[in-house]
Amino acid sequence: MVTHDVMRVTTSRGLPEKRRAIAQAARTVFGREGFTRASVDAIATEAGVSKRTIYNHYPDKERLFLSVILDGSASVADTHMRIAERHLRKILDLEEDLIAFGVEWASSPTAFADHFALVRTIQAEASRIPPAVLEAWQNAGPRAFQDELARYLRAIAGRGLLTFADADEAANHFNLLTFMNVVQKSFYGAIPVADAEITELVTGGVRAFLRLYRPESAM
Amino acid sequence: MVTHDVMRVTTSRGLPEKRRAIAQAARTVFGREGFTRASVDAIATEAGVSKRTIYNHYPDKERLFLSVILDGSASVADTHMRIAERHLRKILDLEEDLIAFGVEWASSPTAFADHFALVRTIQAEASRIPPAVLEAWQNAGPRAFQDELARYLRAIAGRGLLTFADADEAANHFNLLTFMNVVQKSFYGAIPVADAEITELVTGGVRAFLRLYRPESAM
DNA sequence: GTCTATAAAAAGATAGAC
DNA sequence: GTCTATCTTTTTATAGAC
Repeated sequence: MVTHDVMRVTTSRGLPEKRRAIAQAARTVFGREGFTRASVDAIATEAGVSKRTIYNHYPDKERLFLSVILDGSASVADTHMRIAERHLRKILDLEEDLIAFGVEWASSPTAFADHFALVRTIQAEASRIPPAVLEAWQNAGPRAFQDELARYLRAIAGRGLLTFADADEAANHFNLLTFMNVVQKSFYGAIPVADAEITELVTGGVRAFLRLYRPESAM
Repeated sequence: MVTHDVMRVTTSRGLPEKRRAIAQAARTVFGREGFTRASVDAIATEAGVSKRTIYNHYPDKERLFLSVILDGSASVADTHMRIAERHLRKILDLEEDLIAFGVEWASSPTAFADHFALVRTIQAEASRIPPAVLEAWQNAGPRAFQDELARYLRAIAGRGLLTFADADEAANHFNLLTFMNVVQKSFYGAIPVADAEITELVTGGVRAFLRLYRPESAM
């Protein structure tokens, strides 16, 4: 049953290029227009294929959207993981490193505007998205990254630089005090926020976080 | 110039009832469907008026939407102010009162699902809403309430139960650690969150808040 | 599998009678 | 001011040739 053409799916020969072009175009157009406003025509034009080709690959507009947000979720989590690794793998000065990490993390919604426009659309349409899909999206994206953040915090605590009973709660509080702090002000990147203000908000958040979780001995 | 029929606008005689019915229906339908998906037809049906009547009161669909979100913003802020007054005017046990306040506040998105569905739509469409309108919305709603919260915290600090340099930052951190904590999990009320979990999240947030801002003497 | 052309439905906005 | 009926455009989805 298992044959030797397993790689057919990821192989690039005719089909996958178009499919990838469609997915990429859908991400762009859905991000720019939102789900309802985005027309399949516009996606087809953006992808450089005919509308019929889209319907050959996806049963309908809704399934195309769902496919796009699940891919996007993993992609964003990936970007965030690389940012975390760059700043949190080796800690030199904890406050400095956390601020640098937080600033870059919190800047990603403006840097990847299309991606986060999609996130806003997901939130707006949340009540119309099947709960199972919504959960899959959370697991592949935000939750996966929060778990990763908790792992870094645990490692840092292992070196005696932080102390907490619940690493997940600490990661959650870090997320709220830095990332969500900026995200709330910027409408998930829809409204530009000056870099200086991002730095200020994140710095305040990191200092609060450290007041919460830095051990007495390190103060 | 100022004549004696100033009240004409708010007087109820023919015109205002329909207008109010339209506004109410628009709030419901926009909240349920989002801006683009909501049809003027559906709003007319919900309001029990003809579509033409809507166009007699509002120049187009967009202006109707803007009018609705500005009204809604003030209305939500009002509700939140009443919740705050009930719990924060007289403090008996600070932790208890803050938790009770936070729980009720953070529960409002599920309690007023239509209102917060509108908020999600605003966020999703943020990049297409005129910046001036968006700012007016923030000022009438979220920002107004955050200012009010800062006032309560200042009063509490005046009694020696809290200490901080910047009441606005403290209010912001309280908002993040309690309200946003729940809101993020529930997609602004789109996904139901069990009361027990709301209580748990808010309790953790309030305890963190108190570790941040409770004076040494009160611990 | 991909394209052009088209069907079928929906939605924003308006005309004209009352 | 309000209603019914209608115009016009847009959009999802499909038919049929290659």
